[in-house]
Amino acid sequence: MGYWLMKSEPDVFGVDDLMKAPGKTEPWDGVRNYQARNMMRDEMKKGDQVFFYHSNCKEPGIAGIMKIVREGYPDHTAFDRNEKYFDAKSDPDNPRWYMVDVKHVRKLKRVITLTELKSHPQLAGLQLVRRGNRLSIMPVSKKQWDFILSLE
DNA sequence: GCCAACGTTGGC
DNA sequence: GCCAACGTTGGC
Repeated sequence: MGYWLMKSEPDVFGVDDLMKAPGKTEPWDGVRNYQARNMMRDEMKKGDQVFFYHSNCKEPGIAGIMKIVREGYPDHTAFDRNEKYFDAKSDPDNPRWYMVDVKHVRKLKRVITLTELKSHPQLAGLQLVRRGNRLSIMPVSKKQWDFILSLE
């Protein structure tokens, strides 16, 4: 089973929004980055666990856990001219962008902040704490996953 | 709001 | 295929 971390801005869509979604499930749409797309399209498997990371906010950090309930499929918001993430270069016959469905598992007892994550040498290899990291989806090793949960 | 870091675009 | 210009991300 795989482990991941996915970022979202809580002002736009946070862990509380996922909790309130029907079936606590939501398509992770709007990703327009090739590396992130490849992971959703090719690597994420049903049942994989995912840290929900809050970015670009007052207290950046890991706020919850979710799981993959549907594997990669075309992100139809790219086809719709009225959508914020419309991309004329993606067409239904040859979709450029993919998404997965995620389901809320639980909130962490507290937000494990980026500052805290950075302070642990055990997490030095985590892409999130690397300088200039901008990837919105990244793999987490089992070791890193367990260590982060032990901080909770 | 600032700005460093990075990905993407497009001219050549 | 190089690389400058531009837009975006995201911490602070």
